[in-house]
Amino acid sequence: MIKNLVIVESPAKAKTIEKFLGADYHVVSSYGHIRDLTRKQNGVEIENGFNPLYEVPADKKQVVSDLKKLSAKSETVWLATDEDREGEAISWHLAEVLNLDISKTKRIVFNEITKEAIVNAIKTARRVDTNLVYSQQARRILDRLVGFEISPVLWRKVKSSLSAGRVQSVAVRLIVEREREIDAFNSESKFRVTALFYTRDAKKPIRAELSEKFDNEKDASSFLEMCRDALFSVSSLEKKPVKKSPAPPFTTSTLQQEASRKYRFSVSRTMLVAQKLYESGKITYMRTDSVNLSEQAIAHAAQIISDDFGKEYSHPRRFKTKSETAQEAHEAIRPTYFETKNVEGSREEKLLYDLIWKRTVASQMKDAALERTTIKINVSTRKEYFTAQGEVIKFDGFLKVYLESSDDEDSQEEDNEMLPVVREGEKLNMDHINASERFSRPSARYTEATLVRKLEELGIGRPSTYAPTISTIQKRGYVNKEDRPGSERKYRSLTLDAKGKITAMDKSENFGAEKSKLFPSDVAMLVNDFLIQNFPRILDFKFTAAVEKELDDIAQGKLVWNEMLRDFYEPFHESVKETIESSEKVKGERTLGNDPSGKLVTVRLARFGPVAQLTDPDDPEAKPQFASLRPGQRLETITLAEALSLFRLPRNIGVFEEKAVSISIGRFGPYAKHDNKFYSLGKGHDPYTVEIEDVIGIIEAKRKTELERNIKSFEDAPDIQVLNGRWGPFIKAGKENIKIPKGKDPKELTLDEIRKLIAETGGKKSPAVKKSGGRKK
DNA sequence: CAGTGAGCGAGCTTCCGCTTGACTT
Repeated sequence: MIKNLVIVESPAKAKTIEKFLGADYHVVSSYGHIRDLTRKQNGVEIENGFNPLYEVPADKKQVVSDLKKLSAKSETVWLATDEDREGEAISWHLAEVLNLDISKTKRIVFNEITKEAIVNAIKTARRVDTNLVYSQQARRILDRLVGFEISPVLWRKVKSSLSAGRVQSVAVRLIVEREREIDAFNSESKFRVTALFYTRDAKKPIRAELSEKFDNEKDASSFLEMCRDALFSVSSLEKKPVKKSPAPPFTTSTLQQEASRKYRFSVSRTMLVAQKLYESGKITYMRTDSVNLSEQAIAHAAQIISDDFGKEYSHPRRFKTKSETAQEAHEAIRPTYFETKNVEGSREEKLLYDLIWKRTVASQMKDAALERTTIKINVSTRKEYFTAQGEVIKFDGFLKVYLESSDDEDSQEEDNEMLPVVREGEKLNMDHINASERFSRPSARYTEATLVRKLEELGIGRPSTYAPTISTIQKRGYVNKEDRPGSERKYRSLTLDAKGKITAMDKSENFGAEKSKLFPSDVAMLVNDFLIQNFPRILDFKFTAAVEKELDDIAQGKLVWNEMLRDFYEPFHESVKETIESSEKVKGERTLGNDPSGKLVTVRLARFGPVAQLTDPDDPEAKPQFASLRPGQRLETITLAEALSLFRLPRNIGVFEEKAVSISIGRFGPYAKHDNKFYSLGKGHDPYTVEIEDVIGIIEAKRKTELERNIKSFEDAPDIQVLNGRWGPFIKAGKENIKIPKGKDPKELTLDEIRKLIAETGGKKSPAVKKSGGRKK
């Protein structure tokens, strides 16, 4: 017999709580939800008042049967799932599935894992809140109806296996609209004027920027002309105290953003590493929307800060969440023990823990006090003036441990260098003035982390779904995370030096380079337009917020759950029916023009992706020619010239050793094909212009490296070889590749030494990083 | 690894939110 059985959602939580509760309590976990809607009939009997059909999924059968056995021999069962809509529903499903006796079942909640909170929860036990459960049920059914009614429409009208949903479709919409915004953006340039001055006695320079920017080179140039004989003087001097406050402790979303900015972690990597830290008891729960810290944590932080930095640095703070949809079932993400400053584990675990520690501790520290000095510098011959800004830290406060990063990748570091002491009216010596052409930039493409932030702002998705949503829209082929090289751009730069000489120069810069940004596919654009056209309500950024409002009303007993569903479903289902009946198949076809011989050039979405097509209008029977669009090319924006160049490949460029050599572009870039062998052209050669001589060189070079590939082999052990690979020599033993220790000549290796190396490294498999390259099949 | 594209039809795909391992490369 068990006196008290406590059921929580997470096994790590169960372990922690068991320690607080003592011998009379047995704590176990449900591993999240234990039941879900069935897949048949979409899991909902619509005609029967939206009656849900639940089943225990295969991977939960074991958990449920274990819990059944335990609960049957327990005196009291305490349902201690999370204090939110989903947690309440899990408790209800547990009560149903385990057949719990109401009189022996108690619902308890605590949103921080401290002994005090748990003891208090037990004192204030209650029953399962049915209205909150109805609210979850309505949420679940609505999502099922939206997803399982719209997705099949996409299969019929666009492409098989696509998907739509309340969350993912809006995520895709954000990315599509951002891409179009960038397409439509017209960059304008202005001349920004910066200058370097010196005071008469000081060695320290003053960097200043002009109050105005000039529209064109002529105006910039005439300004510089007039500066030639101008006098520069300090017209005003202003000192202002400025305060900086620390950011609140981490939530899931802010942790994902910061880890992305500071360490370039993907959101799924961040969650994986955080999970490890949580499971080993280093941090609190990592899926949370709360910025709350327990009173105990606040007190501990104050203690650590006073000990480490001095009492004057401590400033206990209680943060309030700004989000209206936050459910705050957990604390913010924080270190379990502040005295643990470093953790054992992988490099990534160390980094992430360090970030969490610093962020949390900084949030409990005093504001930083700065003094900002602004100097205005007059130009005697012009009305424009220069300003220079400097900052001095008077009290560093929280800056001692942590400063949040900014999303703006190339924001110029704020000029917070110290300024020399100047007085009003003082004359300054001009060292040089530069006017450089600067271009305006469109909004930045989303990264995984900035997309999460946007979704959170819109109240769409939950901490547990941010990472999975991002992987879903990539898996469906709507979005690709890509790097783009950017391109060269010329700009003008005029400089006036101290001797009065003006030099004009053409300079160039790289712009538009992208790293790990989310790009929409052609399918995403077509699906998005189709959905906005036919299901505008679902795609509305405010749809989720409106649903949340109604779910709140259900939770408060002000609205009946299936009436809410009926009001939503009737018009929704109408639009599904209407779309199936009246809407055309989406092909995204565009006619670009004609090729020199008069053939019609079109692009469209075909079975294997976007293609360009050449059709002979005089001979409709002739088979059209096809060519796939290259990565980065899009149906919407491809030009006639770009489409035509796709048909220039494959190119037969000649014969080598009596076999034809042809050039084409494959998944891994341009390649030459000769005698059924493939040779990558690499970056140095343009597939449209490369000649036979170059290709022969490439073929011969590859043959040579293949000859040199085999460094050593052994008669006694045919599956062991020493080879020359892409990254230098290595040992190949069967299917395993083994590194050669530094300082060892690969030619000198003996079989015994190799066997020893195999024994040392064997069994320790390095987890390979999954990478998907290019266009998905 | 390096290439597909007609049209028909069968059979499949799909949602969001709560949790961890168990799989392979």
